[in-house]
Amino acid sequence: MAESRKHELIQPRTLKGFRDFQPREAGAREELIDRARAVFHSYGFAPIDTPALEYLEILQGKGSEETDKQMYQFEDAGGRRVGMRFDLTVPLARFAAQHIGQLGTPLKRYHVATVWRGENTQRGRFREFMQCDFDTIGTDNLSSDIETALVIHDLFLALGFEDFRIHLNNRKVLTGLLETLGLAEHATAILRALDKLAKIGAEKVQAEIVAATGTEPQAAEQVLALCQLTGTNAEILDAVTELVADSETGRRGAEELRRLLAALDAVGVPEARVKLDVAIARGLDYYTGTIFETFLGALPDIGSVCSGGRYDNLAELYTKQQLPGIGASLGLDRLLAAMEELDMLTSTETPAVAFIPLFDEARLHDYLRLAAQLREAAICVEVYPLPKKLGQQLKYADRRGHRVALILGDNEFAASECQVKDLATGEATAVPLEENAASLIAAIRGLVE
RNA sequence: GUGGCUGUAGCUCAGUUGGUUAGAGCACUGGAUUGUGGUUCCAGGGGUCGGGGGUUCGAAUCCCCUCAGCCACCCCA
Repeated sequence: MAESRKHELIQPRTLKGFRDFQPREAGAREELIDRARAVFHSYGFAPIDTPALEYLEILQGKGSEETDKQMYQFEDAGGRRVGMRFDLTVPLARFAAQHIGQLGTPLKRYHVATVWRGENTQRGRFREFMQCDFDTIGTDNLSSDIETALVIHDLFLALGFEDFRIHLNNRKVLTGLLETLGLAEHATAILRALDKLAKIGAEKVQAEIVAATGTEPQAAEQVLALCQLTGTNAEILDAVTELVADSETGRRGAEELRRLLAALDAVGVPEARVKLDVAIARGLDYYTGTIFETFLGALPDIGSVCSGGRYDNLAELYTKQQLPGIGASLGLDRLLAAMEELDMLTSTETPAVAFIPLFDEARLHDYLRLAAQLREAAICVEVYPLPKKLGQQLKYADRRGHRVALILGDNEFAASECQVKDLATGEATAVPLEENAASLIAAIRGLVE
């Protein structure tokens, strides 16, 4: 040992914004993804994957100036300019342009993968993080918008949330209003200001709009009026419809919202979980119709945990084929943080419910054979790898979160039975050992459920 | 990228106006008549005080740089 310490030790550390996941955290994340995946599958969304690295020209200038600056890029060993994906939307656009001919439309896919952004870190904001997107592309029919909302609704139920609210808006409403006010060209700046409404208040937003666009305060006030409507969804919808009556685009937006709300109601989504909210804008300016943001009732401050919307033309930079679509992104990191805070994570350090102490090393083959039988019955089981004292092995099993220990020593083998010990209560019951281990399997299942 | 705050054992922190071998709790490892854990008792391992440089007789304590974390702006998942 002393020999090996002669060299300088390298300080183990991770890059800014990059992090390790310990078993508990990684387990929680995988469980979350598993549940989301089950919901996607239930609607017929199929998985895809794309490379982490793309030709730089594919990624550059696609998100915004900001994402260009934040993109990790370099020259590979073959002299190619490459970039690491900073979201899953741009790769999807490239993917669709390249393969839509074979796949046909509409294409429903989901994509859970790591993305990278070299931006400044903050709590809940990292340089390497995972996105979980699902999209329906190749159709502009409103039924896809409806389905997207239903998927979002089911996602949160599947994750164990009861108290959440999907905020709905339609970009056409605001666009329509801005058209009638002659402010269409300032849409982006105004949206950006509106996004801060909840944070900085109406007065400051109005001031920011006036400052950014040089428009009259009255016009800014009208924009704000649209965003500050209160009441039931039906009341807000009526008021919105009236405010945008002069604009063809605005009227269509209001109509789409009306149909969307009606459909969700018809399917049985509780009104309390849906909120017509004309103030949500999403920073991104590529959305053109329906917009979603989702907030947790218990933790509204962490922001939207599932956002998305409709876009007119996903892949126009890569193909002449018009590909409208709609999709949303589940905020895995935020959700994980929220679930941690709300104590909703059940993940333990071990995925194995059962634990077999290596009590008598001479019996290793028996232990391994038994473990194999349990695994065949879909019971995850770990055999301790060294013959320590039983007490120490049980301590290990307890710490790791195993639910049941199967104790098998000379006495048990002689009596042809197995001690099934519930690690939560400490109670042990003797179960007969059989050729097919049926009683044992039943006993473990009985304890675990 | 800009501004502010922070950084002592795996974790949470103590370390007085700079002064001798840097501490505690929890965790970890081993033990308490060698077949039963989560309680107790005993012992032990583990820190060049984030890293580097400077001031000083002497620095965890003061200064500079750097790295990392947190907060705000920005933007967003």
